[in-house]
Amino acid sequence: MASRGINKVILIGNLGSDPEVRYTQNNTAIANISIATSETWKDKQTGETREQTEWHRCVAYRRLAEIIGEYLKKGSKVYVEGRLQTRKWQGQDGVERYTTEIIINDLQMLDSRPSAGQSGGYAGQSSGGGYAGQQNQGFGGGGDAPRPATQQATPVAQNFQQPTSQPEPFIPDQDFDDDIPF
Amino acid sequence: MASRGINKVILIGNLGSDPEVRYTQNNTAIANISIATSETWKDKQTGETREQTEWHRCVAYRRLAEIIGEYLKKGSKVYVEGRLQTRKWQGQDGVERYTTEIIINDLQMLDSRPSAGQSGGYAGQSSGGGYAGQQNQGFGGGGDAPRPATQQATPVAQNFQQPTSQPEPFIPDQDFDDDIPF
Amino acid sequence: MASRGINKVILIGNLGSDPEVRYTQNNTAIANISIATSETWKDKQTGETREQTEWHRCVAYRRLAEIIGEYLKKGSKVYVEGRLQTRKWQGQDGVERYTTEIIINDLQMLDSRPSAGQSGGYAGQSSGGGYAGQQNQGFGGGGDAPRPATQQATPVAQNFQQPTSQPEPFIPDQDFDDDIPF
Amino acid sequence: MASRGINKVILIGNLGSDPEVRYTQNNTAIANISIATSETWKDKQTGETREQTEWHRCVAYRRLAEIIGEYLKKGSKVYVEGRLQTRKWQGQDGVERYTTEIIINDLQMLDSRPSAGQSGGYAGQSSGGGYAGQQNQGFGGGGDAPRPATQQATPVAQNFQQPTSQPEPFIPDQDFDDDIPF
DNA sequence: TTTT
DNA sequence: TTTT
Repeated sequence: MASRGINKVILIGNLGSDPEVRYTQNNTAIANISIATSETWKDKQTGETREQTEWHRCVAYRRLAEIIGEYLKKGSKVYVEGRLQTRKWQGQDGVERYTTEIIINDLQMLDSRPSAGQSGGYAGQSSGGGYAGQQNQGFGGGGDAPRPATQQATPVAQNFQQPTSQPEPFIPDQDFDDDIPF
Repeated sequence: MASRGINKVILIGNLGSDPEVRYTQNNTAIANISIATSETWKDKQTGETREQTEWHRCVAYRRLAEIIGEYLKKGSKVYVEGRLQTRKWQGQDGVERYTTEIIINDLQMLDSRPSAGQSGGYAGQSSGGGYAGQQNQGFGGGGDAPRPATQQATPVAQNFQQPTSQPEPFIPDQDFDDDIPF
Repeated sequence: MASRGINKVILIGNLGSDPEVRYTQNNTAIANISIATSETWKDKQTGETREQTEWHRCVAYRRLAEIIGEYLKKGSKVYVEGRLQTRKWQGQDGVERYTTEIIINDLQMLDSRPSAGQSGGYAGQSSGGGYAGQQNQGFGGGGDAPRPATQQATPVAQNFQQPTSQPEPFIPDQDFDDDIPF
Repeated sequence: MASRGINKVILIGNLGSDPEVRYTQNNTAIANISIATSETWKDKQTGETREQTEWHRCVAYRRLAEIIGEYLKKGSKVYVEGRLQTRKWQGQDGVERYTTEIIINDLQMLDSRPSAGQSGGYAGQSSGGGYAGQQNQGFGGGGDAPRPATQQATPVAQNFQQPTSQPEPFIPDQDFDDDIPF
């Protein structure tokens, strides 16, 4: 597959309402969620604190749509990565309109104290079974256990030009089960 | 300035037409550009090569708008970083409509062989003269953080946990000329 | 300021230890934090669940460094945006080494239930007082109040070529107080 | 595949030298490239123009590595998306060192006037044949989601809260040839 | 080591 | 409406 351009959206925000999940005739799940991102600032002239909320209509398909329906709800905080897509449609009044949506590729729950059905985790749209490590740089809303920072305690030299003996590099395995989102 | 959420868009694409630059009553420049990102793929069933183009309406203000008007033209390839914003407006038919735009924060020209007036370069929206280092990552037309070439050579903590004696680190200066985009 | 290239890093992870904040001779704050991002996957061959944690050494300056020192602690979940920088240094053994760090531009706390001193919020490095709205597409770690998704309920048409009567666009103010991170 | 965290790098820069491609014992291609991103700025005090170049060591595997070896060369301008990974290794002097690399997930050539063998295009790392839509946003060498040109025309829900009758939405097909990078 |  |  080829491409000429980059079309990438990254959001962190909260769901304004519960996800809406529906199914196509051939049983493919489609989830719609509305995510709010907001900014607040102090107006220099009035001294007041202002807030501007932006709403983003997002869409996910297949397994990711099911996960959204199962684990997200109104108020959930999420990280979303996707691409912009503007659709043309016609209202009942016959007027043509356009809607811009974010087609979700990656999603991660950011609620640190997930409720029962919200164990926190990650969900990438990689139903093909391919290695998702590179693209799914996501991860978890739940209880991340920070480990001691022993690694960066010993920064290091490196020689790019004439690498010395190095063992076979670890290359991420591509074949692994992809059905369990987290 | 404060904020709750991340609202980020990254595009690489080509301008579908020359930029449209106009000015507000208090002489602030506003530039509108339309950027195309496209994907092509081989249809598995038919074997045909298909293409899908997505158009993105982008807006820039102030100095960045002026730079756009001066250096970009139809066909120009650009990197754009910004945030999504949906505006509500009313057409002449009285129907309410919404338009989603990308408010450009950073822009970089990617044409390797720029024409006369297109010397290639970068432009970040920091016309206020403030420190723009945060937004202009890796470059910056309006005001990125200057970093002396001596920085790399600046010695460093050997151990993160218990830093040993180290010289003063170089910290990017914040005050520098902001008028020259590139 | 000009630039040729993009150098951007986006992380979401947890602090492996409390921040380390120190000051230069001219009293500029510098904060070092170590952020963990991890991936888990199911090994297809063994069926085991594997986990790989990556540690990222991050640095912030000035106001952002102070905020980090004040509000973050071991285990804090954060969103970080910055740029890569590799420094060369010499260990006590006389060997040259290199350390790659992320110079933080933007940071957002993602802990939904902040403790006393952790009210949740955002902190961008824009000490110059410029409008940070464009760059600080951040938003908040605290209690984001999702609003009803009434907006996207009425998607819309838009006419790019010949805009009809539209009021003066809202252009974000650039001058506002920047001292209060959230 | 699961994950806890986001670990994302986005670069636009030029190759400092020709790619180095080698093969593992089981014939997996590995490509190493070094990418420069640079910033220039005008020193406020001296008035001089300063430049700072940052070098990024990047690695790609499998099909993406082969594409890199075939189409990129010294000086090529590229967009790269990947994740940070720090490896520990031991030099011939027995000293432990660390090297931070960007594991490339997506790559796009940005040279507008490609030479003979450089037709310009995109390459995503999805050699496993899995669906790569998530990582290849807006394009994709290894396997992005095909989207028929009819998609934009696909009608849409008029009301998000209470969707009216709407035709089946187009959902990107997942199964398509993955061998042709562009 | 690139690029402008 | 761009680009290849």
